[in-house]
Order: sequence, then C-alpha cells, then structure tokens
Amino acid sequence: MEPENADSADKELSWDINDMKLPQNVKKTDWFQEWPDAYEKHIYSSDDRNAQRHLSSWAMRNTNNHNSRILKKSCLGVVVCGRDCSVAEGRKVYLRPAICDKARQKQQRKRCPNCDGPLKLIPCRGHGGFPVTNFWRHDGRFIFFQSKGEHDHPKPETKLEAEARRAVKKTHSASSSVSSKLKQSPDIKPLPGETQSWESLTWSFQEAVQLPPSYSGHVIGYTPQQKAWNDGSSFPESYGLGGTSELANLTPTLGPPQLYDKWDLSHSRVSSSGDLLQPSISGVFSDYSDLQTWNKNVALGRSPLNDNSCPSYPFPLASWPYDFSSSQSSSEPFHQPVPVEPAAAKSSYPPIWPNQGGELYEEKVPVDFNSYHPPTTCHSPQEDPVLLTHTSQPYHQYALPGKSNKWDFDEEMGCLGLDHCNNEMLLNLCPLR
DNA sequence: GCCTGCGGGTGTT
DNA sequence: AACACCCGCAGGC
Repeated sequence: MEPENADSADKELSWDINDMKLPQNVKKTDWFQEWPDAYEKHIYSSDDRNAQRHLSSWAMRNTNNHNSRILKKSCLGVVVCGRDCSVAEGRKVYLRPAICDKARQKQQRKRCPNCDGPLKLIPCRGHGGFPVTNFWRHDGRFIFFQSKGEHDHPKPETKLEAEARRAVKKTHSASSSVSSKLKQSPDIKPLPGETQSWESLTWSFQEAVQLPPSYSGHVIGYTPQQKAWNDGSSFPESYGLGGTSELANLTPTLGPPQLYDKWDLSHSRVSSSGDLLQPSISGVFSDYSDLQTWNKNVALGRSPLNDNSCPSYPFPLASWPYDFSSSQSSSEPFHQPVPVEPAAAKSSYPPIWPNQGGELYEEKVPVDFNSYHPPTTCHSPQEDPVLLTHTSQPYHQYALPGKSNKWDFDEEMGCLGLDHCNNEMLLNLCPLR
C-alpha cells in the first residue's frame, strides 16, 4: 500500500456516499482510520475487518436513515466528569458513552471514578450543531466510508479501552471477592490498592505514571474545524503495542494483526472533499489538506516522522494492554508541513456550548472552563510553533474553539501520554495476577 | 449486559 | 424529501 498520487486520489474522492454508483476502479484502498474526523472519505477493502464492522473509536451509534444500503451512525460525544476534576498532571476523565440508550442512562447515574462527582455527557455537535455522522456503504470489493462534521469534543476511550475497563472492573470485583475470602491466607497478599475499588486502582496507576520530561500541555487556538481536542490514541500505541498483559486476554480483538508491520509507515491518504473549508481557515492553511494534515498530526500528538513514538492519551481509564492484533492504523500523510499557528481563527467561531439539548446533558453550562489559567509549564503554540511535531514524547493538547467557549480547555493539559512504555508499569500495579 | 444492525415511527425543517 | 431521533427487536459476544 503506497500513498496515492494526487491525481488518482482526487479521482477516487470524487464520489459521495449517496451516489448511485461508487467507483469500482479503486487502485488503492485506505488503511482503516480509527479516528475519522472532519469531512473524510475513505475506501476500504471489503476484506478489512474493521471496516466490515463499521468500527470507530468515536462512540458512534446507529442512526436509522431508512436506507438499508447505507449505514449511518452518529456520534454520542464523550462522558466527562461534571466537576471537571483532574488527576495528576491535569489529566481528565474522558469516558466512552455507552452505545445502548439504556446503558448510557445507567452510565450517567454512575459517579466519576476519580472524584465521585457526577458524570456528564458532552454531546457531539460537530455537524452543524448535530452530531457528526459516519456513513458506511458496501459496494463491490470495497467499503466506502464518509464522515460529515468534525468532532467538537475530546476523544472518548476507545471501544477496546471501555471494554477492557469493564473487564478489569469485573475481574477485580471477582478477585476482591476471592481475596476477601482468602485474606486469612498469608500466601496471598493483595497488592497495594487491591482492596480499593477498581477505579482507585486505576487512578493510582495513572498517578503513578511519570510524565516524560518534555511533557507539557499545549493550548492551541483555532476553530473547531481545526481542533484537535486531544491526542491520538492510535491503535498500536494505545492498544499496548510493545506491552504484554494478561489484560490483553480480556479484550476482544479488533482485527487481524497483519497490518501492524505497516503502521508506523502509515501511508494512507487522509482524504477530504475539502468543500467545507471554513473561510476563517482558508487564510491560515494553503488548502484543506494542509489543514487536515496539520489537524491530524496535532490530534495525534506526534510527528509524522516518529509515528511509532509514544502517543499522548486522553486520560484513559484503561489505556493499557490491549490486544493489538487489531489492524487499526492511524494513517497519516507522511510528508507534513510544519503547522502554522492558526490563532487568527481562534476567536472567530461561536461557542459550541452551552449544550442545546444533548441527551442527559442536563447542565446548560457544563463546566466553567473560563477560570482556567494555563499552567506555567504550558507554552502556547506561539511559543512553540512546532507544537508536537518534534518530540517523541507523549503529551496532549487541545484546541481553543474560542475564548467564549466553555471548552476553554484546561483539558489542554488533560492528557498524559500513556503508552506502551507504561504498560508494564501498569501491569505491575494491576492486581490482576 | 452490552453492542450492533434493522426498521417502524414521529417531529422538524 | 431529508434529516434527526425515539423505540423495539433480534443476533451476537
């Protein structure tokens, strides 16, 4: 799989998911995109298991479009702590909204694993005030994907992370039960925290992770169209590539491993119709692909030249040992321009919040982020125009949709890069034995 | 229990 | 007509 040249890429992008006939002369298919954002189109091989399953790391739920040929999904957003609590280093809680309506309602009744505060669903409003939608269509030997809208919220846990968290929680509950029965035995000593809740274990781990020396939060001022709410927890990394774990056995596989050897070369084109470029952006980036390229890199929190570096991570509750047999790849263009600080577009965008009626999103004004003051350790893109591109260290940054925006992010510090380097530490801390 | 896909149905624009 | 969204159902894990 090689990068497309521009001409063939353009040709293959000249389709819409609603077209009667979709191109069948596709020469190159895309690597599966874990975090499709913006107005992307991708053509996957019908053999791509992730595509077959219509997977996304965004929490997408099925939406009935009364068209059996085109599967439509809409984004559920992200579940955050209603108190906007932080753990060490300002990491935030970004849980994956349950897809099932009932499960989601149940989820919202639960408490923040960090501060026991209420959880709050931040709905996605990235598509004209409505959730971002993804469309899937199987046609011939290909699976066509099209996304509409740009996510205006942080990335939630991935599906596997959420599943792993449940599995761990379940396992821990069981082990706690067992350990309580066996606690008289001198041979079986619980690890520190083993008698605590699973959440506290997780947080203990999170807090135990040392930030890399170069860690710093970055405030990136630009519009939601340009936003990168958080890092890219791209599969091979966030799923524990390089780590080993018993926990991996608890997680389902997302796909075959055959693509992993290609991951760090990630040559998939990031395609876009480009026709929805906002005027406020156009003066900043020479074209949409530049913008998107930059977006992607920023979102991924890494340099395209060191894709195999540690990613940043949006406070995963379970950002560890995954079965990385998945073929997920956060494929990015290989040649990236050094991003230009798009601060000019920063304030031109209206506030996304308050919420306009998101499900179970009760507070009209979610969290007062206006009081946020960047930590002194955080330098702005103006200070560091290279942003994340010249470091292999995981860290995290956020966009500032606008000064008036309620998501005036303190989340910009909201992610600690948890990577496979830390997985073993987690494993050592994890009571699962 | 939850995810996923399907499809009937309703309300809005 | 297009779209968002609610709901229930069924299959699968």
